[in-house]
Amino acid sequence: MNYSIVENGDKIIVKTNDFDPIHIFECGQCFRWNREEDFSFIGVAFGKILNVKKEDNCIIFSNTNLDEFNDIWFKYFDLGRDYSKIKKKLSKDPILKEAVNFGSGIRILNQDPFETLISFIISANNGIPRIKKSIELICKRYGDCIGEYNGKKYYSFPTPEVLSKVSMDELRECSVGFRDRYIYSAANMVANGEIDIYNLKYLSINGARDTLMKFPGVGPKVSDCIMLFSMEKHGAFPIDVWVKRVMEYFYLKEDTSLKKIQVYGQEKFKNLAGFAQQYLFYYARELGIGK
DNA sequence: GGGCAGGTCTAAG
DNA sequence: CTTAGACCTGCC
Repeated sequence: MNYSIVENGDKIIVKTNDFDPIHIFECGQCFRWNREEDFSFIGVAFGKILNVKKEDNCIIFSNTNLDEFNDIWFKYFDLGRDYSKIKKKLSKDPILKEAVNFGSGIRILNQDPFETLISFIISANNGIPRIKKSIELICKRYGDCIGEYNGKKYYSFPTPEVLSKVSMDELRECSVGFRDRYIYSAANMVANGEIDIYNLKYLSINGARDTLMKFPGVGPKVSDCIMLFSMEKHGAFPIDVWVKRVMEYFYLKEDTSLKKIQVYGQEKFKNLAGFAQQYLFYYARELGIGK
C-alpha cells in the first residue's frame, strides 16, 4: 500500500487514504474505542492505550512510539494490506461500489482472539451501548490497570486464566444477563486448554468455525465475527440483522434464511467476503437500509 | 407496560 | 436439517 510513517515525540504519523477512524471504529468490529470531543478515538488493545486522529490524509497515533507501533499497531490496523486493491475489486459490483464509497476508510482490525470471543458472545441479542458497558465493567473489575491517559485510567482485557476464575454471579453484575454461563464456560474451556483459540487461525475456515461453535453461546454469526476480526479469515461472512436486511434488499429480493445468505455471500465474494460484509454492514446500518 | 437490540439454544416437525 | 419461542437488561 501507499503510505509513509513519521515519528514525532509520542506520535506516529501515517499518510494514507485508506484509513478513517470513524469508519474503522464504528463498523461493528470492536467495542473498546470511544470518540472524544475532537473526533479522535481513544482505545485499548493488547494492553496499550492509544489515541487515533485523522487530519486530512494523515493519521496521527498518539501515546505510542515507533517500536510499539511496529510491534502492535501496524498489525492491529492491518497496515500491511492494500485496501485500494480490495476496494477496486469489490467495486466491480455496482452495489458494493456504493457501499465501498460510503465506508472508504474501513479496515478490518486484527484483534486478540480471546477478547474477541468473549466480546461477541456478549454481543448476541444485545445492543451496542450495553455490549460496550459490559466489556468495560469486565475490564475494570478483572483486567489490569495499564495506565492513565488525559487523567483517565484504562484497563486491559482479562486473561483467560483470570476470567475463568470469575463466578457467574460476578459476571451477572457486569450486566451480561443470560450470557453469564456462556462466558464462564468459554473462559474455562480456553484456560484449561480444551480449545486452543490462539492456533485456530491455522485451520481451514470450516475447521475453525466448527471448533468455535463448540463454545456455548457461539453460533454461526459470532463464530464468523471471531474468525474475521481476530484470525484473518477473510472468507468469513457474518450475518447479523443488518447484513440480512441489506442482502435481501439489494440481492435476494425476498426473505431468505441465514444459512442461504451465508452460502450466497461466500460464493459471491469468495476470499473478499469478510471485507464485503464490513462495507455492506456499515452502509446498511448508517443509512437504515431495509428496516 | 410491551417492544426491541450485532443471536443462540432448545425442543419439536 | 429447518423453524418457532424463550432469553437478561435497560432504554424507548
